[in-house]
Amino acid sequence: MTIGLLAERAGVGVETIRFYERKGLVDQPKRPLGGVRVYPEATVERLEFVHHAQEMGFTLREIGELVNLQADPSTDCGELKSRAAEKLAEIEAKLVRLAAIRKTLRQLVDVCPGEGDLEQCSIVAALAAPSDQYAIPSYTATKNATKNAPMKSTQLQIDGMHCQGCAKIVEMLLTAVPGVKSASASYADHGAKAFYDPTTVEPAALVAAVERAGYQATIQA
Amino acid sequence: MTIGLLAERAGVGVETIRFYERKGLVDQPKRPLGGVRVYPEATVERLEFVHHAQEMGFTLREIGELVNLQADPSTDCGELKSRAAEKLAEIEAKLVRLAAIRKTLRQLVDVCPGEGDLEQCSIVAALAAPSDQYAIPSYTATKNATKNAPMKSTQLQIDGMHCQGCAKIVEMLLTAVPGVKSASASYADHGAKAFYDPTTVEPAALVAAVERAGYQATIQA
DNA sequence: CTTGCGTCTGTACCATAGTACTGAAAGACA
DNA sequence: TGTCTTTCAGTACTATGGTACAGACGCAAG
Repeated sequence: MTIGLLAERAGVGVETIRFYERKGLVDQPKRPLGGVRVYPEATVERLEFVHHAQEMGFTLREIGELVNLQADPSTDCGELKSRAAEKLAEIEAKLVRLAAIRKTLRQLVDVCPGEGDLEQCSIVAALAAPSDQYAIPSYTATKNATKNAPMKSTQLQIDGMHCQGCAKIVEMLLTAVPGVKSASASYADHGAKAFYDPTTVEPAALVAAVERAGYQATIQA
Repeated sequence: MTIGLLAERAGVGVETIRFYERKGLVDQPKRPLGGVRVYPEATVERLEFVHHAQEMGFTLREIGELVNLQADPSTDCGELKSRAAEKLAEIEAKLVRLAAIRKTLRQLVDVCPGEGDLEQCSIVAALAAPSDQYAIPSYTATKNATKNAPMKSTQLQIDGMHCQGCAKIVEMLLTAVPGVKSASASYADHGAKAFYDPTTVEPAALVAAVERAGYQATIQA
């Protein structure tokens, strides 16, 4: 099978295959006559593997690592599983971020009257606003509270979290309390920590917010 | 205000500002002494606008268009609104796609034993499979028409539940919506069902209630 | 014998969002 | 006066996932 045929079979471009070869995603084929690449049947499957992995959100670099893992006979299945789990966590983080964006954007669209002067437009106002009341949790989920107000932090013990996703929910619940600047929760530690303005937030309000969702919260310090 | 000071005030790099200027995101400032850029106070706000818009998922090109719209006095607020609505639709499309990826990835991780030979690894099998039986499995909604009362039931697909505890939370969130008589959620089915009075509850309100807690909800008809 | 197709290597290019660097000019400070 | 910092213009470079093209080679049909 020459490169043109392979490209047609796999539904990709010829240049793409050579590009993948450079990236180590496709094995270098034998080249008997005049240096022309001759591929085995299995390469079609390899290209499909790459395509599926791309659909799952893996980058080409990561797919290259997956391919190398597969080629190594000493690789345990658990290694693959942990790669998939990592990617899953990454996807979840993106989902959380996008859901927050959607929420804000929806608010913006709902509130805007849709006609009239730009001076009155709530969208312009919101985007130009110096405060980050519309702020979106960042990709790495680290929200820095550099407000001049004296912030306080409280550690909570949280019971009832079943997974890392529950921890994320607890984080969001805490962050949603007015006056709370940032919050983090850990499934492993059965705990959460909130940074907030003590003049507007009572620690009991944090407990109440978490418990409304069915978790048990206890103030630790 | 020179460029270094502006960069510090806005929390961006000096090069970034010059880059934005080339892209038309920042107005060309006056340059009285020796060609040095001297910025008015308003440019800080402009940079914040750019930053906020980026957080909303707008690309720099789109932000440039927003900036031009703002500068044009004949622009109607509705134009801005439609841009925001477009972006919202885009974000929702991304969410749908990521939710599908998450679903498949979660299945892959759940099914994989996590140890043993690669030959038996379900992840390898799934990614190498020529058909995409693992890609985006369709959820078969259980249609149920309750006709005996003024009550209505709606089936929701819920993405983002990690455990049975998450399902309980979803139940509570749905039950808490005024007008909802009862609700059930199943982690295994990635779904939830609510019984409610259609004269007081809109199905969209159910979706909103669930999504406020960070899950993705879709009405199943 | 010439055209045309497929292939080869190597490099340049698209968008995205910047970052880094070069070499020159100018102001501030000791 | 010498050094330090800032600024300038312009270009190159990062990562991502390819696409496109130049110029050369081989093979086959007309």
